[in-house]
Amino acid sequence: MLDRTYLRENTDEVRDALENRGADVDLDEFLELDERWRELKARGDDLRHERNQITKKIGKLVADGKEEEREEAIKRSRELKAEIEEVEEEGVELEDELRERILEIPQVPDESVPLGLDERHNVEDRRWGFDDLRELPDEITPHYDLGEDLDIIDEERAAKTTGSGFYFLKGEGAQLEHALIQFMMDIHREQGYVDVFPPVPVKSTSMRGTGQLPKFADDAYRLGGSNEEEYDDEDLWLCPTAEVPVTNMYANEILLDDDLPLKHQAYTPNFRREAGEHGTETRGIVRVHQFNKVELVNFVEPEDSYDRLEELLGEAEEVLKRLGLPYRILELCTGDLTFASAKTYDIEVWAPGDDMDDGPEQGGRWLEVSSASNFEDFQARRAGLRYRPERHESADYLHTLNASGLAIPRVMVAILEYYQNEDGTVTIPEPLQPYMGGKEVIEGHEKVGESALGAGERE
RNA sequence: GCCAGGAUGGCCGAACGGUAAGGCGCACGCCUGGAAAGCGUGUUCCCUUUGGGAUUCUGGGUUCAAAUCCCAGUCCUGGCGCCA
Repeated sequence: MLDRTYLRENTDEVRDALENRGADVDLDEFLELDERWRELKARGDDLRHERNQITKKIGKLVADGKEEEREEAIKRSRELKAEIEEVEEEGVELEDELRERILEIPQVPDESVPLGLDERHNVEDRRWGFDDLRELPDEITPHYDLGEDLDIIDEERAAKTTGSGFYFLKGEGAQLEHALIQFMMDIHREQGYVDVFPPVPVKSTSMRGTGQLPKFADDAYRLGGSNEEEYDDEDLWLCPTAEVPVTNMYANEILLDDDLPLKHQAYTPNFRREAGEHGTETRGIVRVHQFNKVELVNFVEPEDSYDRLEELLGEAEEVLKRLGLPYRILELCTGDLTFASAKTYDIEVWAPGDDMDDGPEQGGRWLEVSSASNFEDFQARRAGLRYRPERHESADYLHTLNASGLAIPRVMVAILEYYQNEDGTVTIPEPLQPYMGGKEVIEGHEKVGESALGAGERE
């Protein structure tokens, strides 16, 4: 959320920012409402002032026993009460309207963010790991086929128990999932992160604090009600990213100067509806309704946030470096920034299994595994996250940042495809082996049930 | 889920229906050779800032006037119940 005074005083800058984002917000109408509200506010304040004077006088008149003057004053006070009600009623309406509307105005991008309409204008900063690639099979089996062959990913049965867009991991697949989580969290612990294991359902107020609501209700899973219905502050949603519970855990608090920078990591399941996304690009476990992710959330002093963003990016990258997975870093352009972000870097891992048009020369495709964003005080203002700067009287909004560290399924896709061997097994990256009980290669499992028999996959 | 008690500033904590004490912390100033102590001022938000308004968990109600009385809700604490 932007500051209202800021909107009044920097109208042109905000207008440009909205334009660059391609945001559909009527700023002029907002400012007109604001102007009207300020008029009413001034009138109401004057009337209340008069009434307060009279009320105070009544107290004295009662004490002095001046019956007649008292009656007169009470009469005037009643009149004022009616007037005030009239003026303030409209004032409150406008105030509510303004409060709602300002929630839909997106963050102003940092000046360093490249201009552009959409993902085509994102800027590639650098690549890592392509100079020294491992030897790959001639034909790389995409993870969804391989996962089925090895019987470590089972989408069909998950469709039966839950629905499409969900999957079972089995045996070595499930083991790999747990291993990745522990591996990542160990790395981030080294980097100074304090673990948090948050509650998975979150209230509407939390979703609003980080910017998922009100605009993106359709992307989330709501508990106990349809997404089309009105929701209120206490209604619950399934965590779409640990950013939501973790950022909001200090909502309406004032942190101590000494607490900052505060770095939390949280492993949670994430739930996303992402309605209507089907096709070759989303086959397998690249885009699913439930996935696990280790999230990094930072709370910092405003002057440190851009330095921290660079460091945060490095902390997330470290996971891919240690796994030896090639990747690239993108700087998102203004049109591709998410609602609350002032600046974002994407980390995209290389998954060589499926050739896509926008993939690298070596074939395969890019998979986004993390977005490192600086939200400046946008979320802090919505969620009421403050700190007290040294030598300063009043509390100030702090800055929040976050990055995935990382999204597990897509890393798993990269491992299954990049570490695939000619014989259809998968080599486990060395640093991960201790987390897999010393196992070095994923060899798969014998399939279960008559369906396997019928398909000739069992005798 | 039931019963009882509670929610006041950054923190602690007072307040017969008459317009929010006091303390702590912090900032600034005075005092001092310097510091401590002491003294003074400030320390929520909003507006058109020598001024004014709002604000005692939230929302309603009674009243000329509500932290205070009434109703509803949220959360916390304790007890009981249920329970992996």
